[in-house]
Amino acid sequence: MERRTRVRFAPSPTGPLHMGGVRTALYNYLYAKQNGGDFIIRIEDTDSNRFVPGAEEYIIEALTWCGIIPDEGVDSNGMVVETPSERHPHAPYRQSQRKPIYRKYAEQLIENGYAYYAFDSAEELAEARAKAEASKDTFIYNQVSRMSMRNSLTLPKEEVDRLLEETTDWTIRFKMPSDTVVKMDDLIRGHIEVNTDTLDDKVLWKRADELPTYHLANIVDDHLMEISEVIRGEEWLPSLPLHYMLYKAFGWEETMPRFAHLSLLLKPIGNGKLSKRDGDKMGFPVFPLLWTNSEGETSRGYREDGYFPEAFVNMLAMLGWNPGDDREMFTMDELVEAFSLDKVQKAGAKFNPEKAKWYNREYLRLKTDDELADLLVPTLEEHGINVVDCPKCALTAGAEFNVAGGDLQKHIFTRDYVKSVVSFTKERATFVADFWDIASYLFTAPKEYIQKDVDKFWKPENVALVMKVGDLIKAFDGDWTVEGVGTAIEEYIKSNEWPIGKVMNAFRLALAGSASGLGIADIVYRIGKKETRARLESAVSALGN
RNA sequence: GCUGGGUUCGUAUAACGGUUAGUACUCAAGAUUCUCAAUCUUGCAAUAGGAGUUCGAUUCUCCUACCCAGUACCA
Repeated sequence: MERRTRVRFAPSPTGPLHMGGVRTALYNYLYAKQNGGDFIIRIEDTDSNRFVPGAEEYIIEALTWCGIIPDEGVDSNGMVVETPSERHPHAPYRQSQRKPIYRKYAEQLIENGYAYYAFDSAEELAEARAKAEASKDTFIYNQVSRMSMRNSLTLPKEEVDRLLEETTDWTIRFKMPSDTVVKMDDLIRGHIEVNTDTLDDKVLWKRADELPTYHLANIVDDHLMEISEVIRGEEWLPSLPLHYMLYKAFGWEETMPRFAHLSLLLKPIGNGKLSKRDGDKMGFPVFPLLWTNSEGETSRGYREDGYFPEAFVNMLAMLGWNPGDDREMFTMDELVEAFSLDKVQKAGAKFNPEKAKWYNREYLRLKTDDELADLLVPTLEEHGINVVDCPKCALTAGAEFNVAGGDLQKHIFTRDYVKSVVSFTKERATFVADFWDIASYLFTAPKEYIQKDVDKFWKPENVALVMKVGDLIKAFDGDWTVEGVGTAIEEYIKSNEWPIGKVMNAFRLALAGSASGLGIADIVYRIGKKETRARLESAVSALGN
């Protein structure tokens, strides 16, 4: 049977999308694209009590950031589609807006004997549960207990009709058959069998808000939207038998989608699934984007923490899936090509924040100097640094550029200067924000000196030698290049048989505020003669000689 | 508790029933460098336990242990 591949990601807007949710969406997307099919977004908002404003927008924005773009369900403005069109034939894609659809399906089940009306109030059910718990038992609404509850199977017809008419807190429950083995197949886990005696009579539809529960809405919409594969989280595995039974009850077995249940993302240390708290506690984001809740509390996001979406997606893809070989770096297109459900791991994957950083470092190195310069400019501006594309315009504004393209006194730099800085420092950075920590002193003089290094290197005998090297630079008339400056300094120190390590470290301390950091020649070349002189003098006046 | 799912170095994972059980991250040491980082080299480190099937089990079966999920008029 030829069937178009159509998969869906169906989040409920009860809060920000968790990174585990992003992974589920990603695997759906990869599967759809690999098979030339459709990736659909459907919003499962059948629980009005748990609706969180902004959550739906967050989900779409997060997926867009990751490059997971739906074919159907969301329009090009990032809005969930409400009215049918050629591209979105199954609109609306919000279950709350599909409300009128579900009731008739629930009643069809009743007519065919697969479901029944239940009139037990929430209080009665709670009481039954409490009672069972008191006798160390668990109350389950099933084939046995249903006969002692208030429902259309136990009440006389007139009473049922009266209650349906006069009350509004009844529900429609699935009538789970007894002692039937449900035989299921999962694309990841293989064959699974469950006896219906262990299952309960799930509520499918609620009269109170006239809304279906997840189970009914899910099956009806997947059927109506012609979903071919359902790829979802492992938390749904226990309800798979019910879903199989529902397809059977509706007579939709022929077009029932195939199922794949993904393992969960686990916390880095200890046991249990990854939760919002872990991120706060261990210092990494669990959400793709920054989220602010109604109390004004924020949760970190990968985007705001400086991760590249490519790195985030690549990292997520490799959590619980592998291509079958040693490759680790994948673009989205390469993932589409390589992905396969049977390489998805059955066991839960512990998330490793270190690996996430490693991925970002790798992707940062893959960026061109131009891209990195563009990304760095805003950070520089926050620190009061001006970057000009056009050196001449800046000159008229009063800048006096050195050879490298910087005016350290006026804090104006050419874009080429920024480019050259990222070019030779990018192998030291994990995030774009790291550049400031690594190279701030190529833009502005150090504001303080690390005391430990001062104690170790800023000694009178070293300072005297540093000043002599300073004089050498002042009088330097060779090629003003990194190599030229570097060779001159080293040869000068070596020919005088001075302790090169001590001199260089003290020199760096004066220029950068720390004994460790970039190469002396790299610094001197960029800041220029004038600034080098100025920093030596500042160091002497601040630290003495 | 019950039902279902799961279990290879610390982490992510590889290995037609036959390998000295491989790779990456992390960590450690060495090389390199004026320092730090990067880089390169080397190293540490695993089949949960027990039966069985088999000439041979990480791989198949069963039992135990542990972990996870579900057990709602939530998804």
